Amino acid sequence: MTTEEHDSGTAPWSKPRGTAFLLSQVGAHAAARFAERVGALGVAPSDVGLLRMIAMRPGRSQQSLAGELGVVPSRVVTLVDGLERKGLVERRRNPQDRRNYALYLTEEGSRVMAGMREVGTAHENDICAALDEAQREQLAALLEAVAVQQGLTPGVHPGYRR
Amino acid sequence: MTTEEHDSGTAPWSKPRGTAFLLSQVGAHAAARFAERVGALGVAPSDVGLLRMIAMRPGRSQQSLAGELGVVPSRVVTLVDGLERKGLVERRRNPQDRRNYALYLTEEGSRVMAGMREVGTAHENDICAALDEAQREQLAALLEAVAVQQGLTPGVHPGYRR
DNA sequence: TATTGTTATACTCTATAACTATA
DNA sequence: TATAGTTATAGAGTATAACAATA
Repeated sequence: MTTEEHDSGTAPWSKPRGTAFLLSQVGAHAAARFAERVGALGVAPSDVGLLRMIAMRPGRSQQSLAGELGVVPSRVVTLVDGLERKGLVERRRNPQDRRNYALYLTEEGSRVMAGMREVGTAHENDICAALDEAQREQLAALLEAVAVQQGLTPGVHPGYRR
Repeated sequence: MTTEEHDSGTAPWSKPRGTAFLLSQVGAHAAARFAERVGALGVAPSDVGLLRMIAMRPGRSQQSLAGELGVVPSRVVTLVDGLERKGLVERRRNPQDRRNYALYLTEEGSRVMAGMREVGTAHENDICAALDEAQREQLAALLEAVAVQQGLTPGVHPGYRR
């Protein structure tokens, strides 16, 4: 991915040798490594998805983010507070309806987003180092099939879901 | 797996469409589903790995578990406290060296372990529902290759690692 | 002194519910 | 009344460090 996983919280495990266990194990590992990488840019994995969503559709409200991510609005407050404090995101009042905010990336926010694309590439190459190009595509295709069948929303990490 | 993942804690995400992101996304989903299933048996995903390790090598000390899981000893205290309170694990003093405990599953603990094997099978079939047998093996082989190259310990979920 | 396990404490993440301002 | 956002609070999970018992 260009930006992606995170860490987890609880502990998932542990029967030695099943496809589902391997998925969880390797997935958690990839998330942890991604967290290390983006951490060097000063953001948490949970910030990454938010930044990306704001970058793709500037002017979004906090409610729309909460809805799409599947988290409670108060959590978005906390996340946006952090991004605003770091100077990556800006809250602008909407003169038409002053109840909601329109969210935008700052210049610094855009710079960080660009950095995250590099991080994503490096991360992808790191995690897939054992596989050649054909195998990577094969793996992606199999994972995609599982993701679709399981009803996962493209680009939305379950780490957000309530 | 026979028993496996868990939930996570933080948020990992979110670049739309990379193999590494898919791994994290599907892995976290598998972990969350596994947590739901074992939750019905009254245990948390973090309990599962511990129970399994005790079942495979009865009489182990808490220190040895901490070392293998890569967690701090005080966390093992908390986990074993919970399992003991639920009547799944027993602490026995070692008369030779009364500093450490030897851990054993109770009968109820063994029953739960048996239940977890069924849970693992159901979970595996659920997660891999989109794939036929050949594809499942293909996916497992690719994941195994990644796991080995990334230095993951077989059967040990990164959710424990400090 | 070194080792095993425990306790006390604190920190992070996240949800719930009550609240403010605006509509 | 209804909606966007905020605050206050609480709970889960986990780490650190000091501690007790035993060796």
